[in-house]
Amino acid sequence: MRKPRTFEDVIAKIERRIADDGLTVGDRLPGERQLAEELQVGRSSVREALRVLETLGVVSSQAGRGPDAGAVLTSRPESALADLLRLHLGTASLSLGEVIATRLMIEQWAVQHVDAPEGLEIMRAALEEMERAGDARSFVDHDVTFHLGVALLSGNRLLSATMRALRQTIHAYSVAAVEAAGRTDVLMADHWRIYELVAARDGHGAAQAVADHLGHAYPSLSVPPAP
Amino acid sequence: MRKPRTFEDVIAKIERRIADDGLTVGDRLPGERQLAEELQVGRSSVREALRVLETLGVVSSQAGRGPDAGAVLTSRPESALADLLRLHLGTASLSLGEVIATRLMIEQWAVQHVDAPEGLEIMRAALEEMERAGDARSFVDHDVTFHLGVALLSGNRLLSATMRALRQTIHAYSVAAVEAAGRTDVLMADHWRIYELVAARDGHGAAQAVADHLGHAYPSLSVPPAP
DNA sequence: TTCAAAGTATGGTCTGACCATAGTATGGTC
DNA sequence: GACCATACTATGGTCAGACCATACTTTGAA
Repeated sequence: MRKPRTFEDVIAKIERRIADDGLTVGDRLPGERQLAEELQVGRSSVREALRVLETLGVVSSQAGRGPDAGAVLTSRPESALADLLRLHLGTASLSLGEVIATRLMIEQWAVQHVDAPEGLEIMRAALEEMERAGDARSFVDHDVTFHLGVALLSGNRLLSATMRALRQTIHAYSVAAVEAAGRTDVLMADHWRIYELVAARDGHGAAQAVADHLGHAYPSLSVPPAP
Repeated sequence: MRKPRTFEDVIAKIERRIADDGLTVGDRLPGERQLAEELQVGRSSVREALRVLETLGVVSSQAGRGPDAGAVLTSRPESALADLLRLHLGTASLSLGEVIATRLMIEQWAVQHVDAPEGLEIMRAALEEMERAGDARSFVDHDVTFHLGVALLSGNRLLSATMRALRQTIHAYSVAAVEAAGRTDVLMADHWRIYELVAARDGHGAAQAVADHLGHAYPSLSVPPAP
């Protein structure tokens, strides 16, 4: 058992303070200097602890003065997830195929476990924007919104955050794929089909439509269909 | 657009160095002092960058001398994911129900997309250990191994890492649930059924068995069955 | 009343020092 | 020559203090 480092103690104590005081998103933590004095540690240890918490999307730091300054509690799990995926793709301890399979899993689950139908409105609005999109980049931007709407259907914030991170990670790849295809009519038809099947509450059909769509969008990756 | 902070530049440069030099797990980064001089920044900025990378499970720092000392590239996405889940559960921006639904999703996907049958051996070994377990804690430990084996079936490292993180997050809750139940016969029967259906390559049946099992394990949470 | 300037609390960064850790080199002892 | 205790040293871990950048707050003059 290794001796915990000072900044790890600080993390634990901040975490504890959050739990004990019932702090929630928007609440402020004491300043770095004050925390250092309260916990009897150096300011650098406090800073490293805050850096970790910031990386994990729990706090957000802001210089200056006033109500918005200092370390404020937030909830940004998706940025942490996106960083995680990007870095592990970089070190080849994760492959694009694994990321896309995960995406398929989430979307199939979401259309079969609709718990927040307001995702449908987002999907609908995104579809209309996609029809109007002039270039691949703009098309993909609204495509991302559409699929985020799909994830939102689940009503599960963990899945929504993961979907955001996944799309952010493969964004450049998606744009390149659309540009290489040179056409969006097949993809648009896929999207409309998904939307309509979800609207009709045909979870099984929508799951199949999602699988078909990802097969079209990433033809080079063999996406296994559900049995 | 905010000005990037120094340590963020350092992260980007380290990331770039990893990509350019084709560094992979086990390779070493230069020391903190050397990196600081090379990048013309203070050592504290280098340290904050390394702290972030360590949080994300990409590097691991070790004091002392020799081949294992310094910042070494690793691949621990699960610890980052576990920290992420724990902290966001703490700030109530995530609920236990969402975590468990995600777990159900992964296990159902894995048993329906078996790509690495060696997970079966792990499941089998874990089952035998569970039979011999004397207390709830030991039972849950091998239960975790069993379900990790399930995730491994998918052959998707992202799903395996997520499962590890999920189980770590709900570990205390699982132990309490088993202790409260006071019996493990129902759970054992569930596990054997899952194992046998997977071994028989009955993905659909196994998915149903997984849903039934989670319903037994977490009776207080309404786990929606697949349609 | 308005607005520009000074004040100030906050994070961001650097420097230099010292401690803790754990291989490595040295040299004595058998 | 083999072995082991000691000193050495490169590495991360921590602290203190200084200074800069930022952005709100206060002050005071027009």
